[in-house]
Amino acid sequence: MSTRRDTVRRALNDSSGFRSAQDLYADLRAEGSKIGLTTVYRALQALSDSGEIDVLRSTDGEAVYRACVTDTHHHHLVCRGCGKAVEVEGPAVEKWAENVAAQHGFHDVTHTVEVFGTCAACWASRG
Amino acid sequence: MSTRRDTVRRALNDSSGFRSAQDLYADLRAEGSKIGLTTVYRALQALSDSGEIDVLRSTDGEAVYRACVTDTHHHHLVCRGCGKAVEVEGPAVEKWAENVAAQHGFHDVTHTVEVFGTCAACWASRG
DNA sequence: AACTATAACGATAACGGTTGTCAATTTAGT
DNA sequence: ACTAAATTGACAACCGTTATCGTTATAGTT
Repeated sequence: MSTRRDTVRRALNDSSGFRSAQDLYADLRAEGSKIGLTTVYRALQALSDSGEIDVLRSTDGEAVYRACVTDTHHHHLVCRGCGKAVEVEGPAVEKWAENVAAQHGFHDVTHTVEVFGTCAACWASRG
Repeated sequence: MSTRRDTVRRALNDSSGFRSAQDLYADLRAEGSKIGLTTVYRALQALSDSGEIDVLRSTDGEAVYRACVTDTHHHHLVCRGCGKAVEVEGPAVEKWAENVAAQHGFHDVTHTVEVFGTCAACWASRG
């Protein structure tokens, strides 16, 4: 089952960095697929539910998806220019989050960390 | 000028934690104001543009706003239950972000960090 | 291969938060 | 008061997302 889901996963894997559902839909139609937008949304939701991909919201409210290479807890360093994402770990951050939460009496702590910057290539090409 | 803008700012200051535009609109109407939804959006956008308030997106795509007490760089520890937010600093995080970006050749680095948890009060009241 | 039950699919409509439009009202300056 | 400019708010338009529902593909059985 779910050839479509595999198709969407592949499309996401092929592109490093963030893609919106509409982006992926456009990509797939461009390469000749007859997939529907609804199915793209469904596939992304399924993949996200099973933890295979990452979801977050861009500043303008669009949901963006990302395929992660490792399945351990990690964060991302994202290029503002080309959208390429590097997966990074940060024991220091994990610890800090735990500590600061404990200091304020918070339990059951989670956190989100995203680092944005301009990668070497984009930096070179635009001065 | 802009009594409305002050009204919105006050409404946001009165409530600790996150509020959506629609929340604030409901609050203001509830207390008898004849303000319109459009104006609430406009005021929030103006306040956000001038850096007086913080904007971010909830996981379901709604824009949520927050009045910050300090104007130095800081992060937030947010309660999942009541939405109350504590402003926290994290030199360790700042440094980590800088380092990890430098290691990968990234320039012009910014970052977002949000820590979520259940505050002592909410933890006690729900077991 | 034929049949059936079940799941996946996709076009379209509906939904909800946000933004644009524009006439009416308020404000500031004279 | 009078005028020009800015603010306001009702309403419509917009856009990403989700629900609906008839159609199509799949898997299992005979």
